[in-house]
Amino acid sequence: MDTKTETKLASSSNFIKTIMSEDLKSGKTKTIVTRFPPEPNGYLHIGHARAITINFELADEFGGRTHLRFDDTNPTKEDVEFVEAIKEDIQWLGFDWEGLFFASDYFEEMYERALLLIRKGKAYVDEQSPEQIRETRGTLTEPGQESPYRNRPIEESLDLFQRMRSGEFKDGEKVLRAKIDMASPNINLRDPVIYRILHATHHHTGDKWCIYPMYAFAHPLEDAIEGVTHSLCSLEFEDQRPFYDWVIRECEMPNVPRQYEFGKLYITGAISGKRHIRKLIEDGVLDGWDDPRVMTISGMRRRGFTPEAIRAFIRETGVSKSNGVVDSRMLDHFIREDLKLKAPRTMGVLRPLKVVITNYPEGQVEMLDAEINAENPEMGVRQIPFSREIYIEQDDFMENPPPKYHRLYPGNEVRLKHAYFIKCENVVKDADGRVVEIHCTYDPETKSGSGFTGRKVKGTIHWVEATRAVPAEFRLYEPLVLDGEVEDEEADNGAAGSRSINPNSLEVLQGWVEPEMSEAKAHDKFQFFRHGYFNVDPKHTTADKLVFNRIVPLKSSFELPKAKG
RNA sequence: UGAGGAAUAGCCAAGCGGUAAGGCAACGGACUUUGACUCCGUCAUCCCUAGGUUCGAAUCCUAGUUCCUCAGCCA
Repeated sequence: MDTKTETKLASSSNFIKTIMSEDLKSGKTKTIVTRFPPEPNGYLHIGHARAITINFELADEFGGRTHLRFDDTNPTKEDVEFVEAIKEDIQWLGFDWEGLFFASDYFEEMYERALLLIRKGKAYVDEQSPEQIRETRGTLTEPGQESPYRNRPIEESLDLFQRMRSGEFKDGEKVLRAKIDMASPNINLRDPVIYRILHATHHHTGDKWCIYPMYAFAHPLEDAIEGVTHSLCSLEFEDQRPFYDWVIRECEMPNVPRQYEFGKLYITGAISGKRHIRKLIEDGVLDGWDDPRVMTISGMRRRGFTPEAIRAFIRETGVSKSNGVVDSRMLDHFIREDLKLKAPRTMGVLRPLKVVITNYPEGQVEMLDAEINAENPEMGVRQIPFSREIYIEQDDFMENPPPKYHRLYPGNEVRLKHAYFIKCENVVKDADGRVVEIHCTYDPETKSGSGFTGRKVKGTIHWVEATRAVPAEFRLYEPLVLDGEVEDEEADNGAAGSRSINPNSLEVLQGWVEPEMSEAKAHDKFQFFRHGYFNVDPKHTTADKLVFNRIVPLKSSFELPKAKG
């Protein structure tokens, strides 16, 4: 982390930071301990990246620590496959956890705490069906009704719960419920189920258990067992906090963690929801969970986003108690800022137009010096070939240009970046009248670096020498969702296709790049002059085919008119 | 109509009784061998509304308004 970043971090403030420093000051806690508790049931996305960054950076700022804990209390939905992927993603983001835990390692202790609850008369085994339990829970405005098993003898619940563990009953036959208040205005306190029977093989504990604790019961215990001080989660868990505190208190946990909730932050045009992505993969829109258009960590990595940029973005957008939607251009900004000094500059022509420089000697090739990054001179200089034939961008030539167009057009002179001034003398068209080639002349006196000051040109365009150019594929991405619409994430129950998917979210182009790009490797990042930042795609790039993902385009205050010359 | 939350610029977001930080976006201008970058400037007399307390209110009080979350043996 550089000094500038640290200054920013220290100067920005949020309510959790305030709470933490007060807790430290009052002596309520000596060390800040946070945790990132993913369920290993899918891939991490930008929302997780935010939770990770918030937890790790907050603890780090106060000299505390952060645990990585897999919240694996539901064997029917989880898999080891995801634990390794999740660990990789966290490390790629740049964080190291102090302590790797599994909620399933606490099953024995959780079971003991449940027994304690029963003995205290604070929990009972209910034999109602799931339907009955739902029907008697009441509604938002009406109280629930007590289960007929609610006041059964403690000994009976104790016996039944132990037999639930030993496998005597089938899934769904019985549950353990906390005994609180069926008339509570907070539905979470109407005798919530805390243990259910699940005859399933757990990826971590195998067949040792056939009863599993529910999240609401397990989570506070996990936090308490690990000595977590500040348990951060999102806003929708606010209603759960009274039960969280109830569990800690009634289970007589010596450590008392506190839960704090913060708002989610959506990004315009982004998609990260599991169901939604799965549907788009099935529909053939996306090529996998790491498709560069999708906001999974692996997708962002393949796209070429950097951990530094993602972290800076998260830091700058902040943490608050309200949900929000941030413009995706803010993320773009931090990508550009991070890559500005890191990415080598190079030239690539995405939509080629052949240019013949008629007064340049045939067969001659000269090598020109080109800075690798003018904003970071330490990166040095490369050599690029120049000859009679080059490719330029189709957009950089117009036969009938609009006003203020200062690129190439008949009779106009422009500068070729790192090379010479060229002047358009003639236009070659095919039978349909389309421009297929243009003829120019160059002025040897105007060579870059020669100190020529005789005259000025308004435009500088990029190019690639035609005979030594390396073919390359460019993949240009646009937001998956149109008009700044925001993904409804988990709410999209199968109706994932209801939002309008941008039909032009991917554009594939075949063009040319500089010769030395043939050595580029997966994940190398470049700025193609006047285009934007690109990442060498790790999935489609092969020994003889280069594929570049556009990470983010350069900003532009110039709009090309629709009608082309 | 129950409970719990949130409302500060187009978008994030500080602010915690002393007179509205910062970032993104936008818009001017300078510079420019990237129509980029950089630099300079503009961008809330006002903080959901209405009252009240106070010398002084985005901050305190009262009454409203709008939005979000909750009725899985998911997390």
